[in-house]
Amino acid sequence: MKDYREYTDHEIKTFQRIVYDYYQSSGRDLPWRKTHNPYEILVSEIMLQQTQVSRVIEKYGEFIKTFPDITSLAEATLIDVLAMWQGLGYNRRALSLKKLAEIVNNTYGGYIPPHVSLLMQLPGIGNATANAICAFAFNHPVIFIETNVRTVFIYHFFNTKDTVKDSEISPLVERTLDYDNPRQWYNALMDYGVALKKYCSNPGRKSAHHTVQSSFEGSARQVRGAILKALVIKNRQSFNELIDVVCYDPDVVKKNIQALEKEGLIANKGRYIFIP
DNA sequence: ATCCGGTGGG
DNA sequence: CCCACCGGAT
Repeated sequence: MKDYREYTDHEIKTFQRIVYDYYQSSGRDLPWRKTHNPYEILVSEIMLQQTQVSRVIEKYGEFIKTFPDITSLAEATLIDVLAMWQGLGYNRRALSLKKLAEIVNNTYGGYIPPHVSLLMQLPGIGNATANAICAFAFNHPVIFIETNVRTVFIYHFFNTKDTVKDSEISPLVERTLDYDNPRQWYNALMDYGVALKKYCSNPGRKSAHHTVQSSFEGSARQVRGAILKALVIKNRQSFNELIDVVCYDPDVVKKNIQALEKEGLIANKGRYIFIP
């Protein structure tokens, strides 16, 4: 396998051409690409964590309409945010997003900080999302690796290897980056990565960071989702009411209520359980 | 039944 | 490092 320094400028240019040609002919026109508003980009990136584009598209417009800026989200109730989140999964992201809005409102005057290190200090934002925001909202030339980017680089540069670490991909991402327009380049990489997965079985599986989830059926995720969904429909419920609606083993429901309470997604006062 | 995917707590 | 967290599509 070649070191990134061994590729000629011509080879790098050819790679960029392939990616941009694909983007020009078949790039996706996504709602969050119509804006450069950092808040709107941030919301899309949180939604896109572990969640497919098709599902995010359905929810995104309505969410932005309901919470058009940081302040409106900071001032919203958690239950209104969770109601809007139904169908996206991983409800703790909604809680993080609301907390993030409060922090940005109170400590950054409502402005999303345009730096990876500051973004990563906010709840629900890790390395990938911080870099995505810098690239897509601020057009910064960050070195950014997520699943679609991995797919592209593994397919083109590591075809004969069976496991690839991000530390091996990173220098190539840096070498091939379009420094004149990082935003456009990363959009193109993502779309091309998605296309590659469709016609060869996901090259990203060869990533050292690829993981497989335990099954959803019968999992705590399923129970948590059901509890939150029931409370979004009717917010104050007794434990017994909740058992009836949720339809799982009471001990399992109780355990999950306690876990949700610990995370701050629900509260338990007197004999009632509710979203705070 | 299997696939897809970032963050953060332990 | 390892594992838990959602849900819809296929």
